[in-house]
Amino acid sequence: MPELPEVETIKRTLETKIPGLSFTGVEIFLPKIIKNPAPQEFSARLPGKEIKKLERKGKYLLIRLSENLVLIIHLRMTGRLVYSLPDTPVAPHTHVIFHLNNGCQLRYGDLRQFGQISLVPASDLASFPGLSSLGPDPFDPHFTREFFKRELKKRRTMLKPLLLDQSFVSGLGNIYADEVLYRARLHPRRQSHTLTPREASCLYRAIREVLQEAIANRGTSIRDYVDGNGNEGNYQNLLKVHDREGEPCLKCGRPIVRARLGGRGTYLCPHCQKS
DNA sequence: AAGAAGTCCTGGGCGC
DNA sequence: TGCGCCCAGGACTTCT
Repeated sequence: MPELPEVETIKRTLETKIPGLSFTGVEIFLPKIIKNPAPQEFSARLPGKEIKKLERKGKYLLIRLSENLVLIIHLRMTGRLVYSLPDTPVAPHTHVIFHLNNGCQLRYGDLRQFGQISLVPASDLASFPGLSSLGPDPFDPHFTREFFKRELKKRRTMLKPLLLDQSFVSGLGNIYADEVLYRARLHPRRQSHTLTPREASCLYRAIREVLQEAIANRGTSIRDYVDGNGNEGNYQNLLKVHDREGEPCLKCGRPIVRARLGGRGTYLCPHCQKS
């Protein structure tokens, strides 16, 4: 599941390969992946556009193009974006192939077909659904500890769903929300407005530390994730609670428990994470 | 109006 | 053995 660290890693790997290149064409095998404009217009508009730079906003990957256009890519759960040599066998579930003017390709694959790709004028970014309502990036200078504490008090909901709410803070998904709460020693069901200043600070620090470490380890490959070169990350070996049901807590030795919260599988240590 | 629930999708795992 | 049910989950839509 590409969350912030995975999208950041894809961005960094593609950054060394594709800026300066231009699109020569695009093959769309599954039209519904192209959200807007309509697939036909999408493939008509893209050729000739040069890749200027890559950006990440939350879990969105933005590819800035010439003529003030932006390619917006969201990988959702199983999306992959891999820079490939033309003679590499096409992986199963490849839905879109972007052809580049150096003969190489950018391939979009997505087993569950939830991901979406759009091509919009840069001036439309601010009103683009999802992007426009995005909360601050955890590494944005505006995302200060004081800001976080203020926002936390405004909400009345459980911590886990709150961390997953992209309009609250952008970039966390199911894996890192579990890891963050474990590091902060806070129970996922804890109500956000009941946190003491000390606990809120701890949560703030945990968000940045966990994401930082995950980026340093090139993301988490539990099922599908690979970076822009097709390589797996390493953070799945460093997870402390997620996907570790029944295994001993690294602090207290008691078994990690899997609960269901807000319709999502949630891993925690009930002993170390107090309600 | 904010929060909760339903929706999309497919391969793998499990139960009978 | 083999079929088929159900689950995973990000973010948008719909409901309360």
